[in-house]
Amino acid sequence: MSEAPELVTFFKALADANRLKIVGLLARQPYSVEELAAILDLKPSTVSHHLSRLAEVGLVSARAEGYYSVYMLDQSALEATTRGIFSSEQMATVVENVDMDAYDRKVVDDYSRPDGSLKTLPAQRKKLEAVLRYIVEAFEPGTRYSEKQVNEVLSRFHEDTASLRRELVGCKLMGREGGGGEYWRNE
Amino acid sequence: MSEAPELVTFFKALADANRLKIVGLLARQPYSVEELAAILDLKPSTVSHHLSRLAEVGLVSARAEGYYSVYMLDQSALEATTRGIFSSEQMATVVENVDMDAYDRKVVDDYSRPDGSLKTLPAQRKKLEAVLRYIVEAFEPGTRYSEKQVNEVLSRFHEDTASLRRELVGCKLMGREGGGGEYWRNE
DNA sequence: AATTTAATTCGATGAATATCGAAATGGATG
DNA sequence: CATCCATTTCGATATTCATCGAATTAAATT
Repeated sequence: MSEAPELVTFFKALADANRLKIVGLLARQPYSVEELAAILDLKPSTVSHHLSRLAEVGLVSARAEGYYSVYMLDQSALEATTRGIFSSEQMATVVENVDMDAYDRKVVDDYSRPDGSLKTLPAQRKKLEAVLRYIVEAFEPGTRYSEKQVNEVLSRFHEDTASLRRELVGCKLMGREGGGGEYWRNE
Repeated sequence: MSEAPELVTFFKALADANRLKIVGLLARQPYSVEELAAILDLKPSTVSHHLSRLAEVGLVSARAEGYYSVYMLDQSALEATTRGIFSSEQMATVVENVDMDAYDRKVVDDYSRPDGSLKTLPAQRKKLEAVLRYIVEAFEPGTRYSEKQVNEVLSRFHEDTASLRRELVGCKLMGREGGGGEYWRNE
């Protein structure tokens, strides 16, 4: 019946000492705003604000009773949410819109000159591999290249084509046939 | 083996969109600060800050690897904490230092004059009962009082001693013997 | 040892928010 | 229907905190 409450909203709702106390109190019995305010030494308006944040994520609900609106904890919602907090679906949702390839792009960008050539080859393994994954895209999948053609392409990136060739094959980004001249882009 | 991290600290650690994303990413594989910074489009110093807050509550830990310090999620800590979050012990701890009787005291205070007498008798049931719980303490447990003695005591609080007497008995705060004259404080 | 590189710490800044008081709302009561 | 009372809403304020840049630390490679 309701929208999908962002996981972070749920945590924010509980990331306050007084709101946690409210949950703890309501776990024992229902209370009116006025009572909670007295117990927590806060003004009613403040407690009302806290309760509305807890209600936002479905943790508490109010029932009118005489003059008062009596709040109670939704025990089942609490348990249901708790159980699913770190499920793989939740985790997947959280990282849903993150840009996994941003690191590779940043590395390539850091090492590239405006004309697309590389200032140097990264010394760090991890960064070198990021650059190699970028370079290999300059080759067509399913095409066979002679060593000369490979060097031709690689020279656009860096003069040390021999190192690039060796690393590309070493990382299995490219394959090589026999002792000799045939290369291709893997996968 | 470690200190008790306040529950609120745990929630605060997760009450941030970027920290949640970090947890989600580390649930898949370890990452260095630099990589997380690139993926989340944040500066390394910011990511370092987030990681230290997560480490504070034991959710992540770092391992040195070459130049990098590679962070990983402590899956077992995550599950352990999640399981115990809303246990009754946790809830008890949260409300450990709250003043449960503050509401009664506030009501009594609101209705009391400096000399200890009551301005009026509360019309609201809930508040009247708070006042009655206060008044009944003026009687000794285990002692028998005549109606005259009861009125004597009650008159210090309010002139309408008849109503007070009736309500005290009605709420079972005091007991009465037979049709006549004996009263005592209950429990 | 000197240099490079990543991580951390520190100080500052801007945004989010807990809290309050005052005013508005909305039921219940007489 | 007028009043009362608890609650809620609103505007303002003060605090907390996420973020950044600069400076420092730590570690590893040359």
